[in-house]
Amino acid sequence: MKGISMVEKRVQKLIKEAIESAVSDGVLEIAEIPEIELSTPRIETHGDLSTNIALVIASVSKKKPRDVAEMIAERISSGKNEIEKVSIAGPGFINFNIKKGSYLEILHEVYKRGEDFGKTNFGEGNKLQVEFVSANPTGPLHIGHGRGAVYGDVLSSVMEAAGYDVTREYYVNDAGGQMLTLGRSVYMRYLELSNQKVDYPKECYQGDYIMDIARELDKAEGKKLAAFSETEAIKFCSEYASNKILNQIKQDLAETGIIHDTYFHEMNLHTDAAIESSIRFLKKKGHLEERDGALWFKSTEFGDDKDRVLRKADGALTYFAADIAYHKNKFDRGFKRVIDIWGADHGGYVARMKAGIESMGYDPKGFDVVLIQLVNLMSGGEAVSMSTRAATYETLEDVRKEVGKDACRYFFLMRSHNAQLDFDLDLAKKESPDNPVFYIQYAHARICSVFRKAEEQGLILPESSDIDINLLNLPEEQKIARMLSTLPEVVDECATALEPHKLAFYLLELSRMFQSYYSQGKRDDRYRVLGQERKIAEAKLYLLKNIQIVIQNSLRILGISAPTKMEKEEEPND
RNA sequence: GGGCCUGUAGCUCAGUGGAUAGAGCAUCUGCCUUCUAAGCAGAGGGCCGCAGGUUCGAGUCCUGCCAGGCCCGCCA
Repeated sequence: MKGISMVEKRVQKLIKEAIESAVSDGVLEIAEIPEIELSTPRIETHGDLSTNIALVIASVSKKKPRDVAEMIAERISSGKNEIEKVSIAGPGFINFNIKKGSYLEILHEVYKRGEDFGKTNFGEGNKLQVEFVSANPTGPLHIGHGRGAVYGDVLSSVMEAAGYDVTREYYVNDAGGQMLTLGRSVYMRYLELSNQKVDYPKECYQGDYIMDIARELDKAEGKKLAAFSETEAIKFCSEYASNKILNQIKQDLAETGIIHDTYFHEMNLHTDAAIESSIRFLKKKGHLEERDGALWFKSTEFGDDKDRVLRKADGALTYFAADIAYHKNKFDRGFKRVIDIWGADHGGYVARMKAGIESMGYDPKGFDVVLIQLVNLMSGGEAVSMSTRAATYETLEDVRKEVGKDACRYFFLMRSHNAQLDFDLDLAKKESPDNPVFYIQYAHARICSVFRKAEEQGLILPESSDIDINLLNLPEEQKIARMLSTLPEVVDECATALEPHKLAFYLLELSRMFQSYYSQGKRDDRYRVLGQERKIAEAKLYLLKNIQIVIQNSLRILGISAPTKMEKEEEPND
């Protein structure tokens, strides 16, 4: 299941054979061999790898854990394979010391696969749709949308790396009441511009952008608008404004590095009668009921807390009615899995959506909703206010322009999506190692710098078959090689848990390992890449090349750039 | 009142049921003639919210409390 390194696979096989041999020797009786889990002990004296298999077997076979461990351990040969030493410790753990150099073999695989290293077959090529952002085109994206947007984009990339065929979709709510409110808002501002006294309604959108659109509209289409009736004018304003805003949103997303494959317009569900057709289907199945003049979907039959209205007493369809038709449409398009990314404030909506999907005859197991928790912008150690009412909220655009695209993306991935995020604007802007984005990019730039220096000295990385990896005999080199080997595992973990932040943490940790390794060259010549015997220098360059590949691959998934050089700004002297 | 999320070092946070709970920041102590000191090494700092339970083993799983956030409309 989990992608594990070649070394671990072989150790696993040896353990399995030892257990089988114990069974055939008649000293152990078990129905079937449980999954053999290998873990990395935290403490170095416990070896490189450890398994709890003896503890697991002991609990089902009514034997003492240490006796079971003994039986297994004595049947595992060491010396001829990658195992240096087998030992038993604690309540019955079997610990393995791996031969120096075994982990270095991964370097050839990383190098050979290059950009593809880290990709796995976890998703088996299945079609997956990730729907995210889907903000109504009634105003600019705010910072909360930004978090969902970056999360959705990186999750999509992670799922692609994990072997899914991913479609990124944006659902545009361009039908219904909000669009009329938008149209009315713009129309009111337009009237103000033509010196008409208007009492701007408080349910209308308050942001300055409405006035900007009205001004633009007045200039371009003012004459046309004056001839319309109010109803016509509002409709016209609504369409004009929503197109305008949607284009701004698209541009905003593009500048944040996010491109959706498809935009699905709610309007289509109305025009091609998909909603009516879903309602007919549900009615035939007996899931609907007329009550108080409205049409209700009996979602409680599918585990929801209460029934939900599909058509209001005034005859208008609810957004939920459209959502049912929309999700049916998703599965009809052949997606095996559908993941919706919503703000945490929509949490109460999950049960009814699952009910809707199930009632339409689809398996809700193929459907996941990920709720993204709130973002608090922090500046100078204090929260920046984000009230929509007062229209002082921070937009995604403002934040991205302030801290840059790369920092903006990384900071949204610094926490698990189901925990609230304090976005530290000061830290995100800082060009210093406290800033994890800077630190990671600096690690990458440093590697590039070493390669530039090497080239100046006439040292160029030879074919990988000419590299003697066994010259990498420093403990840190083994550790780094081992860390590199786990990228595919990390990708699978992210994909399983739908938690791309694990990759962000992995990348930071790898960067730290490299920076530490690199810096030891200041004190200890064995750690320097250049100025070594040629063969040793080449081996070390090869290691660096591999680190560079893994950093680049990780950054690519995160959608963050990998600069080859960090330009230092001159510090002003005071 | 009900649902979802969160609670781990002074701060911000990691932590697939495993052994002695980790990192960064902050604090203190060291390290630049040599591949970028925009860096590194080291030290101190913990009833893992509280109380029970399951387990050979719980920060992790279950139950109940406590505290904070979000939600509970024929709004989206």
